[in-house]
Order: sequence, then C-alpha cells, then structure tokens
Amino acid sequence: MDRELLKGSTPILLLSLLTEGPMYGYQIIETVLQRTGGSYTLKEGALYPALHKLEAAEFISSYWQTQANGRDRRYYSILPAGTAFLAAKKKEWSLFVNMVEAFVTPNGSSGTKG
Amino acid sequence: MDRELLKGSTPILLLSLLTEGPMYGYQIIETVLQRTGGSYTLKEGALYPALHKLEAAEFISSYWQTQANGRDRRYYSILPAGTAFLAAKKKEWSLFVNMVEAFVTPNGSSGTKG
DNA sequence: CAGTTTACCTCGCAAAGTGATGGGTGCAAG
DNA sequence: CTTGCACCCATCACTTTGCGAGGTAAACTG
Repeated sequence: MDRELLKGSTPILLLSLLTEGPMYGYQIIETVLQRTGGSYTLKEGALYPALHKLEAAEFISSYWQTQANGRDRRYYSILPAGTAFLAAKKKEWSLFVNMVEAFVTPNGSSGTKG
Repeated sequence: MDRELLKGSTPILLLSLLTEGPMYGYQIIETVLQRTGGSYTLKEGALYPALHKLEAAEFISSYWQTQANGRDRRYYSILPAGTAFLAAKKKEWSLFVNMVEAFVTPNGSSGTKG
C-alpha cells in the first residue's frame, strides 16, 4: 500500500472505527490489521500522534481503564464534535474519490477490476 | 478540499490526464481547475516537481514546442512505462479506496449522499 | 530469571503540497 | 515607451504526515 496515499486518511479511519465504540491504541492497530487482511499495518508512529491531535481538537476523548490483570489501557471514544467532523470528512472523502475517478476514468468506464 | 487527502494522488491524476494526449504544465492546471469546477487548484509547487519526478523515472517525456506567437511550451506525454505504472497505481488506488470505505461504511450502507 | 506479548509514547527522517517568489514573453492600454 | 496583465516555466522554505527506530513498563510464558 502506497504510504503517500494514506496521508490524510488516518483521521477518517480512526473516527470511523470509534463510532463502533471505544477502543484503545493497540486494539486499533490489531483491528486495522485484521480487517485489511494484513495489508495495512497502522504504525504506532502514525497512530498515537493522530490520536493525540484528534483529542486536542476535542473530537475524541480518552480515559484510562484498569483491567482485571492490573494493566492499564487508554480508551478513546468519539465526541459529538468528532461525529460532526467525521460527517464533514466523509463528504470531503467522497468528493475527493469522485474527483480522482473522474480523471482516471473520464469516459465513465468501470475499469476498476482487481 | 483537504490537501492532506490529495497527497500521493497527483501522479495518478497527471498520468491519467496524459493518456488523453500531450499537455503542458499551465494547461494541466487549467484543465484540473475546470474539470473540478474550481474546487481543486493544482499548485505549481506541486505540479512541476511531480512532473519532473515522473520524467526522471521515465514514465513521461517532454519536448518544447514553439507556438505561432513565438512562445515556447513544454509538452509532456506518457511513455509505455508510464502507462504500466498508471495501471499499477490504479489498482493500488482502488485497493486504498475500498479499504477506507470498508471502515467508513462497515455494514456496506451506501451512505455517500451529497 | 529471560524472552515474548501487551501497551503506551516520542524523535529524526523522508515525501509531498502550499505559499511565496522569481524569470521571461506577448499584448493591450495609457 | 511604460505599466499591467495573461501566459508559462520553475525553485525554495515551511508545514504536515507517515515511517522506522527507540524507549518505558507490566504481565505472561518457559
């Protein structure tokens, strides 16, 4: 997967994931890895800064939770502002996709065969 | 349009445009501007370095052409290697889009309403 | 006790886009 | 002839983002 293509899509991914419920960092990485069948390993160096930025913007909030075994995990959950931001991002996303596809397939031919 | 989303999509855009025929820099900017209805202004600082990189990789080639009025224009045209590269990029692109959409719409709902 | 897994995080680097800036030509207005 | 604009090329410093590597620490495994 082209890393340059990924740039900018991380917030959408994160916010989308969090609409399914609170998650912690390590879990997010594992989830992305599993759902993409191993083709996309979200890196810690990309995840944590992105999470912190989202939290600083008050799109998500975090809380520490201690498990039965004593380990602490930092859970992130989406805030109303994050949901609104995600909705805006989704629109931007489809605009972006439509734009690129318009150039890639100017005549409208469905050339996306895998 | 989110500029971070655009990162990495420029080569696909450029190569796709050039499959329609040779074009020069200024023309590319104007074309993108018109086709997107003014929503995406491809910047010179993004275009020229991208074009030069593509040429260095021998995906495209350029030639200067003098117009009737004496002005010179640098035309770029796609090479066979560029066509092949574009095909690979297209696959990556659809993989990428499918991946993001899988997270954005996990249940498969077509929620991309304007 | 040592190694692996879980779980958090930061830092230096590379790649790409933005805004600013600059060079030069042709043409119309004053 | 000078000013200004449209055309046309291009580079540079800065910012953002992801990557790879490194660091800390606790619990489980052998």
